[in-house]
Amino acid sequence: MTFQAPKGTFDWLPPRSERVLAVREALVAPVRHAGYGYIETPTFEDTALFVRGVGESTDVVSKEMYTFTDKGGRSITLRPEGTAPVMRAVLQHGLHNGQLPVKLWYSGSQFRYERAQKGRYRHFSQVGAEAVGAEDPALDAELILLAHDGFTALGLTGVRLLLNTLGCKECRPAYRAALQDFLRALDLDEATRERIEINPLRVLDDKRPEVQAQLAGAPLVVDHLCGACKSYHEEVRSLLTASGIAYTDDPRLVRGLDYYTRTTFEFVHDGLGAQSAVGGGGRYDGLSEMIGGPALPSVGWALGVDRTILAMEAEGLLERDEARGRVQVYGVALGEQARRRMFQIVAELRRTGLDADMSFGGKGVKGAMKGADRSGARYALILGDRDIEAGAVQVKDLTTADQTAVPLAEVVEFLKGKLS
RNA sequence: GUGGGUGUAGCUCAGCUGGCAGAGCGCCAGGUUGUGGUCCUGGAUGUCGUGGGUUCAAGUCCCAUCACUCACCCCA
Repeated sequence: MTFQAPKGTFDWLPPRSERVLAVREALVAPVRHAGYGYIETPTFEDTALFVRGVGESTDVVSKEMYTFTDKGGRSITLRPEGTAPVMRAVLQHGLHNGQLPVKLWYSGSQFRYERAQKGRYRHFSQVGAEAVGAEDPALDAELILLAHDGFTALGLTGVRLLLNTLGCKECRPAYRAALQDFLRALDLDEATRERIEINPLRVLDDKRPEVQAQLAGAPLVVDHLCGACKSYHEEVRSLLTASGIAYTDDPRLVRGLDYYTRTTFEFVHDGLGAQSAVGGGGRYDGLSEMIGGPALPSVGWALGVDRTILAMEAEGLLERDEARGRVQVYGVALGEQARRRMFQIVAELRRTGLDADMSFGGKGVKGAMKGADRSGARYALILGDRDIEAGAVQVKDLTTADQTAVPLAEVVEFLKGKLS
């Protein structure tokens, strides 16, 4: 009996796994250049942080959390999202007592107990950015712009931006009531009827055609915004337009976490299957207060690393790098004495900054040469007893098959000259 | 939680109305006793997901179960 990865999880394997690192780095590069500082929080938190922050009425909290009791009797939850933990850390350490906004970025695993499907897993990787403690449409626009730049830097052309506003605590209650009145009159299943009472905005997001058909005349947030929300949203839109960022107004765009207010947005890609969001976020002016802090209007986003890679694969952006070699030089040693010598040469090559590997496992020349070929190395070093006697190592250019003897003492310098 | 599809070699899969478990790729070895990528030859690897049932006979039919997968729900 062998083991397999737990249900709903998967492994990234070479060579594709290299992309995980590269994508993560590319997605956060723009925020790192925009004054955002790195924050690392624990993988797990007190369960209550998510219950109060993300909201009891959300599916994430009500049925998707990995919650357990630790040996000290505390209720612990593996983080299902990154924003509440970041806000918790800001409040705990008083980061908001300095100049605002506090700009932070993070990268890490998230956990949600869901039924897996393409692009949706129980363990997934996100990068995120948050700007805490400032109410300024330019901050919303900045974050959207930075996420857009990350996707663009990866060569993605099929990422679309959907934009909406959810109003604030002044105007949302009236809208919510109007929407509930409308929804209650519809013919819906029981689960959806319950949702009307708990979180009516989410009903707008329902994908089922029989539901969508009934939603045609539903009241929209845009028509119920207060003056402040309206002008705020207009400013975000005009800043985006002025920056050349294309977006689609989607008055039905709703997010699944309770803390969102005003600006909400989602980056979607059509090559992913049903889980089309590669990133999403928005403003969460009330979160700090929900978890016991002062008023700290904030905005942020999270981008899915795994989904971004799926999007890149859908656009055919990854194939060309697949064959890229792992190392530049590969050692083939024949016999014990040569093996020891090769071990030293390879170590020295690495110290000078070259990527080098050698044959392990006692293979014959043929097998070792095969290993050299597969390593993607430009040069193979062949060393046997008679080479050691002659004081030279055979350096073979694997692209041309030319082979020359180079004195042992000079081989590192020789390769350095050829390769760097 | 609900529904559909699929489980056969390391990988991708073929296997008809039940009748000796296969191919391609990969892996290993040899051709070439010190030379890869091409070519030729040979080789290894399977409780046919698991358990039960029908049958002279089950990879194939039936039931159950597990896993994977896609979709709903939800979201990155």
